Amino acid sequence: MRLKDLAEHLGLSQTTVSRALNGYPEVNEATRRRVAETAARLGYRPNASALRLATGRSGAVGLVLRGAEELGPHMSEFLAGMSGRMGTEEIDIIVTTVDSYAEEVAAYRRIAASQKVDAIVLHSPTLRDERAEMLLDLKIPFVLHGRTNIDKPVAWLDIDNTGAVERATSHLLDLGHRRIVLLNGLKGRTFAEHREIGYLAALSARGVPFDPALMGNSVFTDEVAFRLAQAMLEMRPRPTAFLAGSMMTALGVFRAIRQAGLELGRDVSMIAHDDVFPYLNADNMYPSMSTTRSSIRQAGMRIGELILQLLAGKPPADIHELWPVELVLRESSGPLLDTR
Amino acid sequence: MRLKDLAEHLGLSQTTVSRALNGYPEVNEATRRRVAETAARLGYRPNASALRLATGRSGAVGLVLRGAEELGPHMSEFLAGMSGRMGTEEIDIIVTTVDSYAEEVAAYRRIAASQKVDAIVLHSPTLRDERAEMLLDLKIPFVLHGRTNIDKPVAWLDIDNTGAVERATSHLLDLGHRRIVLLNGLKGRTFAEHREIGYLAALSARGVPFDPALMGNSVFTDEVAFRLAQAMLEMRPRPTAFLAGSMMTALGVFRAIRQAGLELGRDVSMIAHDDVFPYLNADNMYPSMSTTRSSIRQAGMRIGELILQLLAGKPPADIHELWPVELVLRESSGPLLDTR
DNA sequence: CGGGTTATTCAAAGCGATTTCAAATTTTGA
DNA sequence: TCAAAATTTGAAATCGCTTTGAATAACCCG
Repeated sequence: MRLKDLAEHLGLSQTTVSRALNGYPEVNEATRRRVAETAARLGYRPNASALRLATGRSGAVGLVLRGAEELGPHMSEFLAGMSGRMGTEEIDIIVTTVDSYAEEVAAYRRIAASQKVDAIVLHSPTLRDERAEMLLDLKIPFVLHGRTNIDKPVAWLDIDNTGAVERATSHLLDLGHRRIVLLNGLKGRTFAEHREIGYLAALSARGVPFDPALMGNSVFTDEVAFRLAQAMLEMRPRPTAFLAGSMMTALGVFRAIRQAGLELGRDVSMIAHDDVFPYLNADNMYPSMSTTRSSIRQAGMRIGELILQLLAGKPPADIHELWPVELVLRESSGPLLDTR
Repeated sequence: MRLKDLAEHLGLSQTTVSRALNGYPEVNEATRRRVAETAARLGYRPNASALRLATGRSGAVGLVLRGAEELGPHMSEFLAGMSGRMGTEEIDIIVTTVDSYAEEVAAYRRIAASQKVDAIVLHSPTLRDERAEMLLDLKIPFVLHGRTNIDKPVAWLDIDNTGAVERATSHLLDLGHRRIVLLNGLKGRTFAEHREIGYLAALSARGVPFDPALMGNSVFTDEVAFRLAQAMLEMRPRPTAFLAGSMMTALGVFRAIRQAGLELGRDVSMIAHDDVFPYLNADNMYPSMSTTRSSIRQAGMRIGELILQLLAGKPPADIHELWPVELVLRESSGPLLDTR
């Protein structure tokens, strides 16, 4: 069923039918109703490719992922949020996976040249992200999830990682802890650097010296966290508190604590960063987990919204959002027991 | 940079340039090289929309997800696999999320009418899946991840859920367990029904009566599993073994076991189904987890491949794959201790 | 040397929508 | 009543590619 067929069926021109369906004012109200009704009855939908070619808009946004490492639980939650927002606008999300940084760069060039998408969501930025520079050069609109230090105006949404970790660290210090482990993300990633800044700021505000041995940088998996935590728990004096970068990390640390014969919330405290996974609830853990919380799904939704604003012409320089992070105290964090 | 520009730049017709780039035989080898070299140098890429309109192929496959519940860790792993395979063919994956079954059905109609995709991946089927019937009616090629009992030929790939659970159950029975809990997926879903069949078959083969109180049907989240397991551990006599439907479920059961003051692998055994998440390794758990294992990422990859075969003309009736599931025994499952 | 292949190139007609520009009809107002 | 304005419709151009059918150039062989 093409527009042409529909038009013939109605005894009208393609022009009029097209206008009627797209809400142009210069079409008789009775005609419009007749067209709309018939189109609905016959299940007509414009051919996506033709529409895109004619309008020059692709009606899609792109998301490029380095498959193995990036398409994990964080990304799927984010995607769920973004997709929810875009779905109502009939914009679809094109997911491309690549295996390396070089491939990722190539993918952006390909996407730009072939005009596959109207905009891109850039994520997991480094402090000076070359991909952002490149997308600017390619003149393809994008919203960054996170932040990067480049001079040109970039639309972004980020959470206050520095503030979150600073507060969590300060809280642990208030409870008497002095040997606090920070299990952070990979070096170079903006969010990890920001968290480190918060951690160091809290320590220095209390005059507690920084011990590099108490800091780990790694991906957020149960397994790596377990190994790191295990090693750290063997140190003497032993660390008494952990800041876990994600809930996956928290699971690994938890395991290490238990294996060391210690009890979480009593012998060792932990505050984890919670991106809010529906299938892994901090409140229902045993003991329940203290967290710095910020819904990554919400962020995805909002970024969808920002993309729409960007496409509607809002300048990137006006699109900056820094979200606060809540500190939710539960059973896993408690006062330091007698220091021995 | 359009084809026309490139052609003018080369002093050739669009026809010749197009043919040269698409590998048609009737173009002089020297010309082809010149075209290819220039196109690469200028970074020419055909406009995706134009190409799609001209060829009638959209170069995309669709995946419709009921957002909140379905876009979880399983789906993202699956997506990673599929996307990896499709990426090398320059076919992109369009992810659409919907909020309800009705919306899902509407989404398929929309997608079909607008010819947005060349094929669809259908997942999480029920025993008699109406969506499959509908996609057949709409004449849109699709591969089913899982199985459904409809008469017409449907391309599918599934794992042997029945066999997996039957073996796991039999193994636990061999170890002396008699009160074995099955934490299964939602009623009606094919995989859950298949698992139940395997469970019942194993029980009946040993003449062990089936106790409905030992079976739970729910989504696979840590939280729900915790509650179910907690309730079941209060039964007397207490169940001595659990079959957990997923790793998330296993985490919840684990928590309930610990909270009840019991020890996994000694007081209570567990075998979990492992879809192989890179961030949650059964081998590295403590104690390590016995599993029925099948990589959902591999399945995604393979389904990508099957889609390509389907698009190449292979009849759906010839596309059926049933994958065996390994039983990997580790520390979480052990012999029944003295029955008291 | 000339007719018949073969190899190579091109002009133009699609693909299915939107949109410009013009035409036909109706309404308005003096 | 009639010219001007407003309303409503339509023919044809356009988006950037592929592909058909035709044309030209080069080659072959008796």
